[in-house]
Parts: sequence; C-alpha cells; structure tokens
Amino acid sequence: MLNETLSAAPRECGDCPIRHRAVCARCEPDELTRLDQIKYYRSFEAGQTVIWSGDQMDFVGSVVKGIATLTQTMEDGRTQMVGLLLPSDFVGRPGRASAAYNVVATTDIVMCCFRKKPFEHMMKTTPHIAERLLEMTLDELDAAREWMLVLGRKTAREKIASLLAIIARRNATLNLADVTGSMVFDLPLTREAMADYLGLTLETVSRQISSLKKDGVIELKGKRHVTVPDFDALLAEAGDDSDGGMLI
Amino acid sequence: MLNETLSAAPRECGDCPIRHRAVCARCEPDELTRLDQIKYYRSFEAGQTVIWSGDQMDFVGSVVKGIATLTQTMEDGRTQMVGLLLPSDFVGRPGRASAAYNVVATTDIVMCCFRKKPFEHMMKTTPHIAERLLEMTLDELDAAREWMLVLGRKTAREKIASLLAIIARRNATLNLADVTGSMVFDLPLTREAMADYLGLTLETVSRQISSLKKDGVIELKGKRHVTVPDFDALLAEAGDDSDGGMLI
DNA sequence: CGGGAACCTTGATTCAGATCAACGGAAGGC
DNA sequence: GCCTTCCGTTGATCTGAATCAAGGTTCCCG
Repeated sequence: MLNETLSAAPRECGDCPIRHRAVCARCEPDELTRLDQIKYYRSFEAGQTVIWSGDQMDFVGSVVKGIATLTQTMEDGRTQMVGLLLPSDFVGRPGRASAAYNVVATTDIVMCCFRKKPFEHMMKTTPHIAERLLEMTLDELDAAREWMLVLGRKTAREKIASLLAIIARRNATLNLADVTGSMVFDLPLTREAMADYLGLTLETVSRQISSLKKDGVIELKGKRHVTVPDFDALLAEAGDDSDGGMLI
Repeated sequence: MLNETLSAAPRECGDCPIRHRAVCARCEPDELTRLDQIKYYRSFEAGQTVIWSGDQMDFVGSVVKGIATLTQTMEDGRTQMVGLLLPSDFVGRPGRASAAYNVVATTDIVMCCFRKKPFEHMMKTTPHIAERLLEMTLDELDAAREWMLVLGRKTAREKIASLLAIIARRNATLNLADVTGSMVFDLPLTREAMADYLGLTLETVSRQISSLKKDGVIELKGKRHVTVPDFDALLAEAGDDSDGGMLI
C-alpha cells in the first residue's frame, strides 16, 4: 500500500474538469501559468490514506477526481467524519505545518497538489486565490454548521434522509439534472462510512435504509444504487424545510 | 424589546479591547481610519435576538464585549447551537444578503458593526482585512469540526467535560492565567443553552454536571461558578488527548 | 471450483439519554 | 410580604439506538 501511482490525470489547467470551481477558479491566464509551475498530480487508490492527522504537510491541493473523506479519531477508535471531499474541494490549510485530520481516499482519486511554500507566497501576491479560498472556506463552514444540526438534533432516520438528500442534490448539481423529479445515483460510501458521517453505528444505518426503502421513500438496486422517486418526500423525512433550499 | 440602546462602548479603534484579535487586527493606521468611517456601535441586552435567520443583513461586525450564540432551529423547535461568539468573533458573511442563523445575545453585548456594502468594498481593496478574515474563518471551521466529533461520538459526560474544558481554556487565555493548575470561571450559559450546544436535554446536562461535581472533577459555588482543581483530569473526562493541545 | 474477506442485513437484548413529573431556590415586581 | 417567573435539580419511566450475535451476498484469489 501507499504506492502512489503517478499515472493518470495530468492535463493542462485549460481543460481541467474543476477549473471553474476549485481554488484556482478566479485566476487569470497568467496566474494559472504561475500555478502550473508549482503544481503536480498525485493519484491514490480507494482505501489509501492520503494524509495522517498530525503528519507534516508540505503541500495543499484540490481533489480533481473521486471522493475522499476527512475524519477525526479518538484514542479508543471512535471515528467521526468531519468532511466529505468531492472534486474541486480543497485540502490542507495554508499557514499550518501539520495536518489536523485524516484524509482517506474513498474511491480512486486524483489530486492536484501545490507545494505549500510557493502556494502561500502566491496567496499573498494574487488576491484571486485568497479570495476564492475565503469563499470556499465560508461555504465549508456553513456545511459544517448544517451538519452540526444533523448530528446534534436529528433522529437516525432523519440523519440518513439528510445524507441521501445531500448526495442526491450534489449529484444533480454536477450532472445538471433537474432537482425536482426522480433522482438516481450511486452511494459513494460504505454503510460504515455513512455511520461515521452520521454519528451512528453501521447496523443502525442499515436498518434505517431498509426502513426508508420499505416505506417507498427510496428504491434500491443492489446495495449502492439509489432512486429517489420524490425528492420533496425525502426532504420531509430529513426534517428540512420543503424548500430544501439553503442559501443563494 | 428590541430596543437597541446605542449607549456604552464607542471608543477609538486605538484602545479597542479587540483591536489585535478581530477582523481589523492586521490593519495599518490608515486602513483603520477608513474602517472607522463605516463603523458604528450597537448594544443589545441579554436575551435579545440580534439577527433572525433569513433576515436581510445590511451589516457585518465583531463582538466587542459580552457573549452571543449562533443557533439553527428546525420547524418543530429543536435547536442546535452552531457557534459561540466571544469578543473579537466576526458576525455575518460578506457577499451574502440574508442571515443563515439566529444570533442571540447571551449577556449584554456590544458590537462593532460595519455597513456591508462599504465593508465588502474595503475587503477588495485592503488585503489585510480579507487575509485576517480567512484566518479567522479557518479557525472557526476547525472549531466546528472539533465540535462535530463532540456531537457525533461523545457521551453526555464527555460532552459536558468538553464544554467545560473549552470555556476554561478560553478564560485562561483571555486572563493570561496558566493552563495547568486550578482554574476558576463563571459559566456564561444556562443549562438549556449548554444542552443546545451539546445536543442534549437540559435535564441530562444538569445530571452530568452533578455527577462531575460528585466525582470531584469540578467544584461548584452556586449554579454558575466553577472551579476545576485538575485540568488534566477534566481533559481525561472529555476523552481528549491529555496534551489537550489542538494545533499550533 | 472452494475458501476467504469485505460488505451488508436482520434479530434479540441492553442501556444511555429522553421524557414526564415534581419540587426548590433566587430574583424581580407590586 | 407575597406572587410569579426563571432557572436548576432530582426521581421514575420509557425508548431509540447501541451492542451482541448470526447469517447472507458478492467478489476476488488460488
């Protein structure tokens, strides 16, 4: 393990799939050129740990392809996922020497990494990067706070429905589908990972998924392929305002 | 109610108590002068709601004095505190029109407010503000993620101990006391507010505080005045690494 | 093809924390 | 002084999710 295959992925920024959503989204062509000089791609296989909490970090970067998780662990092994990293999400904290969380690849992933020192320097000199990073960080803070409500106050069934709603909505956004009719997607997480996200046990996750299926809120093909016939019904199960909306 | 007394507080930035920790911390004298022109103070009494979730926000600002809470509420009334705002903490999100959370004054508070439009303009032109705001937002994100572990995976007793540890540590930091020996502080929150922070009921909060007291982890004088004879013991109860440490 | 190893489901039982309920003390108003 | 209100404590009971336990499915590997 830990064999970081340097295969796959490398392309020009110009046709990068996350060009307009990642930390570089606002960069001008000349800024992109400079970023290009300090960037490199790394690939990790599903299951690999990308970064261990406490490790020295000599890079920051963006997830280009695949899904990774951000987790925190207690000494006795209790684990809480504190973030789900999707393409375009940023990893690492400029100005900090060591990692605060574990980053684990859930699927095969490709990351676009920047050497930390030069990146920090570029942040100081090109406001477009810091600007975009601030915006992304504020979004993540909102997401974390929304999740605090889920963790602190929702029932197991509501937690599952909330997670499914988030994944469904995000998939719809990425695929430009409509967010009203029926939605179809694959769960990117095992039952255990869902449990770690939701502060539940994997047994409870399994039971609640079965229950939502029995009640027709979702349909399952295999263990991972989900169809949501009525998204509003799912939102109702999640205890969310039917507008589901969030912010502008 | 909602009578915002404009009394108290107004001072020069120069002798502002949060001058070196707030969003303006990195500003040069001339930048401070410009901030001065768009700032105004507002006071709120304990119990007053400063901002309702969904309301139009025409200002952002910093807590100068006192304590406020950031809460999220479900239609059926379940509420989760998602942030505790102390002096120097920032309120509001540049670039967003309406508030995402309720802000409630827990004690009498004084806020230093900036009209939103001019503040947003200043952010674009004076990197020192955006820089500092990014740093503060990253800190808040870390705090939110630490709290996700508390909410998702800790027992009621550990939750209480975690909250007490946070308050104790913060008090020590503000008062420049040593973070090792015995610590004394007043709880700034009611049992109900603690419950909303921790995702518990107020009865459970009360029971767990009684239990920690019975076991000598804390001492109580009245209902709010707490003495922690051995901070490491408290950290152990919180399930934290004994280094208690966090990041640099 | 057989044997593991992940991953998932379902059942039985237990238990931590919620809920329901009663009461005590302190502060403020009249 | 008395009444009310807010805040907090404690007890009894209930319940949702954890825990303990047994199997099932799928997929990979030899």
